[in-house]
Amino acid sequence: MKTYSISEVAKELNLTPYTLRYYDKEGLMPLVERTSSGIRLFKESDIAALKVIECLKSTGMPIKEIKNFIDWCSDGDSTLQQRYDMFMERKATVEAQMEELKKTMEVIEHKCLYYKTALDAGTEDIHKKAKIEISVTK
Amino acid sequence: MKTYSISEVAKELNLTPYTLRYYDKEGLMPLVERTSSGIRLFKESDIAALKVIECLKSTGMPIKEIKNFIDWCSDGDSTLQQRYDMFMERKATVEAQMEELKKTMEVIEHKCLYYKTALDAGTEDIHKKAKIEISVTK
DNA sequence: GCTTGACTTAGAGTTAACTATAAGGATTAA
DNA sequence: TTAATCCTTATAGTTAACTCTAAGTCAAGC
Repeated sequence: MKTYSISEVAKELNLTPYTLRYYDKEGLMPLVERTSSGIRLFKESDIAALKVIECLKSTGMPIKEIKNFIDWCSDGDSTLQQRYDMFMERKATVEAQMEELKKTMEVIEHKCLYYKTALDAGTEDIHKKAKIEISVTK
Repeated sequence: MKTYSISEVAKELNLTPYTLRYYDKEGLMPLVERTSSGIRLFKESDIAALKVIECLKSTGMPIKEIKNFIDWCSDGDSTLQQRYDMFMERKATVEAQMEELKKTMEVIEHKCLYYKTALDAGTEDIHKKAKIEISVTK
């Protein structure tokens, strides 16, 4: 079975060997095998596990909580409920983040339009004047 | 015109007075008026500006870059192009973040299903066994 | 007059997640 | 055999964005 060195894995995941050793130290990678001389041999399954970790990180989950999950994985079937609950909670978090991003996007798009109009007019005053026009013509 | 104290504004925006003073120090709020004794008087328009700042922050924009934008605002119409470009770039950033979140969501939802199945079966082995079944029955 | 909340400058502390260096050793490929 | 890459422990530095304390002042409301 093909294995990968720490720097190969780092390159693939856009991390550094420092970061991977740091994850290891923090207990995020308990399953990685070693040569007799201690060099890490990453299997595809280890890389897949790291991708899940990166996924959890991208939801804003702190490393210490990710470690809990890794520990639950080692503990076997008795922790299935916790792991299910955790992913359901993550799902809710990501849904909330999506909602937030949508609102952010609305503001940004509004600003894009605002500045497009101002740019076409050559001045930001166009937006202030618009209101005056309305009150005058009303 | 109604004005608000620093702690009223902080409460409204879910920040602290410390944070608002920090923003001020970093040049993010150049327009806030003061009493003769130096106390900040926030207008509705200042709160609106702070909401835009919070919006930019939520896109991951660092405070130093937000300061550039604030400076451009003070510089008037000559910076309209920069400001437009900035918001267009933010738009692209947020779109990319949405794509990322979608991918993240797919992984999370897959994991939810995985653990739901395992939980119903009482063991994670159900997923390993499934593959064996296929190869046996094939 | 006293409390509350505002202000200032200056600087220290916090947190998370890296990121790096030192010092020493082992292994592997050209 | 030499360079590159891996390992360790231990420790220190970095960065961003706060977060707080100290020490002293000021002003409004009860």
